Amino acid sequence: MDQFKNIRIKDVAELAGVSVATVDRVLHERGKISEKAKAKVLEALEKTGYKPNLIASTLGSNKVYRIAAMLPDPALDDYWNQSGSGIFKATEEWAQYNVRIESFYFNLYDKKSFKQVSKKILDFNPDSVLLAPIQYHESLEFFGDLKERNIPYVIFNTNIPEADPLSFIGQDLYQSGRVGAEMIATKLGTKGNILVVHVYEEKLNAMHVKEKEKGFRDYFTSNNLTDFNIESYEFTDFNDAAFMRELQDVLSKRTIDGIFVATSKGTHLTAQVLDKAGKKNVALVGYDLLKDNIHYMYEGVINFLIHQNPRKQAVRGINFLVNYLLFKKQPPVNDLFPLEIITRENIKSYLHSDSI
Amino acid sequence: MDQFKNIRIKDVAELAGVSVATVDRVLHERGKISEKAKAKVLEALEKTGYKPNLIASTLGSNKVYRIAAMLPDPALDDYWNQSGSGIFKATEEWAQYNVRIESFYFNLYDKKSFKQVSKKILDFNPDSVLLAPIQYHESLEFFGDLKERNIPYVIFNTNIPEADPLSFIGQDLYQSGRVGAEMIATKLGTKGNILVVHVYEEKLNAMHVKEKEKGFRDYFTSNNLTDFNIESYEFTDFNDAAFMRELQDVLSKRTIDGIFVATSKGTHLTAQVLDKAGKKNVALVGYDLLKDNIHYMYEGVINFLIHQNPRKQAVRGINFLVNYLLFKKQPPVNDLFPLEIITRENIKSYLHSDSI
DNA sequence: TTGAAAGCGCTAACAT
DNA sequence: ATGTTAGCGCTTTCAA
Repeated sequence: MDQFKNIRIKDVAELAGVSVATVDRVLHERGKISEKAKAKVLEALEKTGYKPNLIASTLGSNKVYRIAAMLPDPALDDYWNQSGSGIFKATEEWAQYNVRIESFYFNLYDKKSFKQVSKKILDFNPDSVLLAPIQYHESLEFFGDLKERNIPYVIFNTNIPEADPLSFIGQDLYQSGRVGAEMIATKLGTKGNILVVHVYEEKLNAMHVKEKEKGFRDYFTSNNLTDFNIESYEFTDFNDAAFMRELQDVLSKRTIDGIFVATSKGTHLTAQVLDKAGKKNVALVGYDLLKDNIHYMYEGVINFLIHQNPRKQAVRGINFLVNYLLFKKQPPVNDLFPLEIITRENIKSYLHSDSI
Repeated sequence: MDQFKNIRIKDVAELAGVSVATVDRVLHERGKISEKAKAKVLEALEKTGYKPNLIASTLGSNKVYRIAAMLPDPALDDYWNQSGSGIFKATEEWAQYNVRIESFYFNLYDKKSFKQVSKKILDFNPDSVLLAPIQYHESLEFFGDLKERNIPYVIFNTNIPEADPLSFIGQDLYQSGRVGAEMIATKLGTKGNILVVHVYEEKLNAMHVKEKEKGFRDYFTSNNLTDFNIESYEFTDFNDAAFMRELQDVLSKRTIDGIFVATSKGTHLTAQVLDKAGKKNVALVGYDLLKDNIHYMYEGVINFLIHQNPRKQAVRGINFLVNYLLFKKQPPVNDLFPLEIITRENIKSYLHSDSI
């Protein structure tokens, strides 16, 4: 019976021969403690396998934690809308634990906006920040400011090698490209003409997209699938209609068996072109469970989607931050999500489930 | 500033001109209260918009909740081992919140065992139960007992229409079969000879397996894929070696392009046969990320696995129960997990990620 | 550098 | 029928 009793700070204190305050100090690394006392406490902690009681902890410290979430405006882009919904979920979930989450949106295409918003966040003076570092240089600058102020941050969606965050949450892009290739190859068999389509917006995300393409191409070479012909097309016009016209033009001039698009928006734009051209037999592999993509998958235009799970990424990010703030629980440096394959037959199961 | 302050019971009590105990009594409808006092409290409650602080509530009532988890013995089956590991994770996670989870294992193949174990659970007198209702009739009987005692229960893995649980956690089996068919068809193209293999153990799970097969077959008919020939083979011998011998025999006598197996164990047994026979070119679709299945996927014998996520199911089940007991949060009646498709290229991303 | 003690909001045993 | 009060486990003054 007694073995089931939870170890309290008081128990640890008694074992270590100190007061609860001292134990609390070593647990949270606050105040001054003698090495001797610290050693005794650490030993007692170890011996008892003490686990803090979050409930008592949040109740005791009447502290309110403030987290800033910084991401592209969800109203302007369906992909980011899903991240936003994850933030919202997390906001509600942690409200009872005295965690306040404030969202800050920037314009995806406007570097100035990113800068302005990061200023706002610094003024807000949060205890920690979750952000999608879309703008490379501006992000680095912001990271500098945060570090200076000792504000921990978690990044998601896009990784920046020099970012040095508490944690990065996202996917293995190279492998993601390989999965896309595997799907196309499974569908096409042993040969075919494949187009890797790049839409203008990808310039913002150059590295992101390049990694995926690298994985995509490597799949064919590493599997000796030499009868596939793979070409890349970059559409640089910053305009949906122009992109679609150009793509349509390309498609009318050559035989294409499969298309791989590395972004969620590019996916449904491409699908729209294929749909209008009546080319449902072209194997199309793209990204994410956006409304438009779902539509074109139901329509039989898109064959496979790789799910980047923006919503879950956001939720996970907040969870990492909360656990870090409340318990000093260190999140993994990299949390790479599974590369989920969505098809016509399993798509509903993804939409119904609120699995987060 | 003050407007953000949470209303406490104490505030309500003061406003109503009574004590906190009286407020507590009307909040929880316990003890005796005069109509007059009740009215005053109700009014104050209304006026202040009081929201209880669940955290303080669970801390205050030092109640220990007991949850019984009932599932097939994890030591005897790798699939259930994963469920077991989910229970274990949840046990650790909730220990600090005064939730005690006791596991009860029954023998998958022995109906008597199920009955005995359910008796044990009733003796244990838990606050709630999580169970995998493998044995149909025995389960129904058990549900009756639980209801009689007002013990809420959540079921997972296997659904029973008449169960009427707090929540069912699992997958859409019919759709799961369709996904398997889709994968095989994608791989095979427009025609082929397909075997639906049933291993002996499936008799226990007749409904489970039948649903999957129904979905599997329906996929071909609803897509007018009439050039596929689909045959079912039931191996009724309760013995691994015998099953493999029989299957090998079948394979040697006919041309088989694809095989669908509806259980996790059947999957690696079949893979083993194909591997020994050197038939890696047969498209094999099966279930779950078991150690043996992972091995045969790396070996190139298994093409696709559908992930039922037994571990996550178990974790989710406990979470539902805890939230219900502690916070009176009502779980969804049905929580159907996504039908995750595992391939050679994305399998690692599933193994690495600790996404639960 | 340490410890005692007063909360945090709620529950429940004990008075009255 | 109602109120008082001592916890729950942790945090955080304040004193020593």
